[in-house]
Parts: sequence; structure tokens; C-alpha cells
Amino acid sequence: MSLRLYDTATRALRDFQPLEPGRVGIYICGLTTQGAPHIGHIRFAVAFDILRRWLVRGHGLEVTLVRNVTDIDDKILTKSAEHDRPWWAWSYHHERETTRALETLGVLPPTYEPRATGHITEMVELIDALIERGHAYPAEDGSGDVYFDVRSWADYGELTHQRIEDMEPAADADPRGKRDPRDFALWKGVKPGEPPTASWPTPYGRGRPGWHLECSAMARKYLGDAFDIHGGGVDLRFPHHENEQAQSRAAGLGFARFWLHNAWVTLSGEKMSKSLGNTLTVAELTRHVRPLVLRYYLGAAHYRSTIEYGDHSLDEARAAVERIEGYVQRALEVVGEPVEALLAEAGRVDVPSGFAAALDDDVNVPEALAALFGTVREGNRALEQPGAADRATVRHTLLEVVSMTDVLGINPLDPGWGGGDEAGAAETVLDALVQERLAARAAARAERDFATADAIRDQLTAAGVAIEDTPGGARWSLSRPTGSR
RNA sequence: GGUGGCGUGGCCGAGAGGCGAGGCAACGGCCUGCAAAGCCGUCUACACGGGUUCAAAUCCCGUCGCCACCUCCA
Repeated sequence: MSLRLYDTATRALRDFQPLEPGRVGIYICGLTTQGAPHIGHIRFAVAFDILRRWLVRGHGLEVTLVRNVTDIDDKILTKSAEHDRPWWAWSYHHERETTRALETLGVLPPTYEPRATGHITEMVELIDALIERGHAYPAEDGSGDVYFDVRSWADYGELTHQRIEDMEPAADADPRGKRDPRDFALWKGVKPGEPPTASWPTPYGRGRPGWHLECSAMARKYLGDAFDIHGGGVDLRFPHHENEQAQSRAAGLGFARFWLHNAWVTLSGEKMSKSLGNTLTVAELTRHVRPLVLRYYLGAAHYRSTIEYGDHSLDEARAAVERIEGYVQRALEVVGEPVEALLAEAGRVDVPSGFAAALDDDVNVPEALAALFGTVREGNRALEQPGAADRATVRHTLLEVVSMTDVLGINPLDPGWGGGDEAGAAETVLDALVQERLAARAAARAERDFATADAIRDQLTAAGVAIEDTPGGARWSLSRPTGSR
């Protein structure tokens, strides 16, 4: 079984082999802490969470996942100033908000989450190396800026297959002390009016990091001079990733071996972004939809495909999730074993080969989901049969379904979705009340008083409780509204 | 101007020369007192025009439409 991943740099599917046997280093950027996270921001985290889970569960690899926080940049300074807050408070506030959103959606925490401002020393080391090698220079206007010299690095443009001559100089390019308008800042000298807390002393003068440099410095520190996978959103390919690669390689480092880029969430065909005002925040959506459903939605499409958010998107995701949950619930009742034990066993069971093959093919989640639903159908068929062989099938498919959903981060039995003791207690109370009504309905049905029985069911339905009759009696569940835009 | 992506059935969304992905919705059947859930079945699509091929949604050429990036966007 070999994993193939689409590498942006070579524009091809390549067999993935870790640099160091048994271990994988992944660097992903980047959480923005300029504002509240919307589902577009979160998608990349979900996509790489699935990859990470698959590397661990499907290939037995030990993953070191580093997810950076660029906690200082122009926008953070601008926005915090607009809101009359210190930049560091602004950034940290949004960092925490983003972390909460990711936890809500069941994204596993990274191995480490370094902040740019904590790695100034490492950045200076990189700048020193670049200057020494003739790939960087202090600005000629005395501004304290240090620029990367793109003309000095023949491979510049390699990642995104562009030639320097073809690149449009930025419209807002401020030539300042640049030798070429396409040179980018490694370090930015402090400017008048900037908060004193936003600069650090270096041999080049006080200043703050340019964008890009923090990732090169932190990836190197935690993953080594060369590492396996670098990921992020497609829009980061250029300039961010191109520049990262240029500065790291020009400094003599091997840097990333695979570049993975995820696509957008769009709304009415347009990229979700704050400037367009068409964002949907996780906090907003999860008021109406269960996090599990939102997680399913964000992870269900292939990571390199754009997903278009529409009015019914979450309703469809909910229906799909409930199909899986319905089976897991029914199977659990038949199997009659403690959930904890089954979860542990599912962690060791092999996933169906079709599922594994799908994920090995550049993390093809849609195809993996097809395998998952195939197993659910097989299990449902077995549930309709009374034999011992079918019981065994139910148990086996249940373990497979749990195992597969766990890889995708949508395991309905994962206690993380539960909502804690308080929710559990509320459920216990509700169950007692609903069971009382169900008993009354059962009595009415026994007397063939269907009018009364249906009235009770209608009452429960109106209250948001869905009823299913089974040979063993009625079972109930919340008919969970998703709400939609 | 350069670079990259997309256009698939009512909707979402995989696939990438032959073998009906899957989910949702709809319809028919089974089950049910009726439902719900589940199962079985039906709806057989690839923007358009050419070409290559025994065979094209898939490869090639062209056209149209949409999107993204081109130095501080996931």
C-alpha cells in the first residue's frame, strides 16, 4: 500500500516516502489571527487533519505537525490600531478564537504551534546566512529593511512555474531601497508611528519580520533543514510559499519535499473573504448546526476541489451524517457491548481496502466516503436478518464504520462531539420524559387506538423528537435542525 | 501579459479511454395500523464544436463561460 500525493511543485502525483522511515514532518500555514475564523479558513485545517490521521492510522507513521501562528504582520497592526487595541492582544484574542473553532470541529491539536514573535533569533540567523551567501541585502535607503534578492536566485519562481520577467510588479509596490521591485522583505525596519512593542533589535536595526520569513525559520527549527510536507491554501502558493522556498533553499536548506495546497470554500462562486463580506464564521454556523455536520461538510469534498456553499449544503451533510449515525446506533444496540471497548477495538481493525485505496490516492475523501456508505449499506442489510452470521456481520461492519469515520474525523461515537456531562445529564432527563410518552403511545397502539398513538407521536415530532418503531419497541432521537442561510 | 484551476444527472460531488462512484432529493416496491428508519429498484450525466481511436466524460485542437494567484488572502 503506497500513498500518493499531488505535489504542487512538480504538478504531479508522487509516491510519498518519508524522509526518515516511520516519521513524517508536516508544516502547515497558516492561521490568520487578524480576525475571527470563517469556514474557509478552517477548511485547510480539516483537510490536513484528515491527511494526518491517515498517515497515523493507515500507515503507522509518527507525525510531527507544526502549524504556525503568524502573530505579527501589517494587517494585524492596522486592524488592532483601528480598534484601539494592542496588536498582541488583538492577535492572541483571535488565536484563541481560532483554536476554539478548530477544537469544536474535532481537528486534532498540532504537535506544536509556534508563534512568529517567539522566533526572531532564528530569523536573524537565516538573514545572516542569506546575506553571507549574497542572496539578501540591507535596503540601500537606510530604512532598516532587509530584502531578498530574487535576481540572485536562479530558481526563483520554481514552485509556481513563473519567470521573474513575467511577474507583474505589485501595484502598490514601494520601491524604497529595493534593487528589483520583486524583491521581498525579510525584515522590516521600524517606521515612525508603529507601536514600540512591535519591533525587536537585530544587527540590521530595530524592526519586525517580513511575511514569509517566520515560516522558513520555524519549519527549520522544529522539522529540520529538510522535511516532508508543506501545506496551505492555494492562494499561498504565491507569493508566500514561493518566497519561503526561495529563502530557505538560498540559505542552503533542503526545505519541503512535497507541497500540498487546498482549494477554497466559495459563496455564490466567489472566494469567501472578509473584504467581500461573504464570510461564515464557525461560531455563527455552529449555533444552528452540529459541529459534526459542519466537519463532515468541510471534509467531504476532495481537498483540491473548490466547494460551493449553498442553502442546502448543510442539510445534505446532516442527512449523510445521520445515515451513518443511524446505522452506528442500531448496530450498537444489536451488538450490545460497551462503547469504550468497541472504540478501542475499532482503533486496531483494518479499514476496508477500498477505503484505504481511496485515501492513498491523494486523500480522495469522496471515494473513501463511497466505501464507507457501502459498508453502512452492508451493515443495514445484515440488521434486517436475524441469523448469527448476520450478527457477526453487524459487529464487523460496525467496527469498520467506526474505524473509517475515525480516520475522517467524523466518528459519531467520539466523545468529543458529546457536549460533556451537562449535556449527558440533560439527555437523561429528556429520555425519562420521552420514554413516558412512548409508553403511553405503546399502550394506545396495543389497544389499536391509533388516533391517540399518532397524537402522541405528532406532539413529540413537533417538539423535535423523531420516532422510529422497531421490533424491540420505539426509539427516539432529536431531529436536529441545521438551519441554513 | 504570465501562472494555475474549473464547467459531470433535479442538487452536491468522485472518476479520467471500454467496466452504472457515493450522498441528497424525487418516484415505485418491500416492511409498517399509518409513518419514520432501513432494504430493493427507477431516473444512465459529463459546457460547445471538431479530431484521434474498434471505443472518448476521460486524449488532442479550437470555442464559450466561470474562478483564483501575480509580493503581507486559507
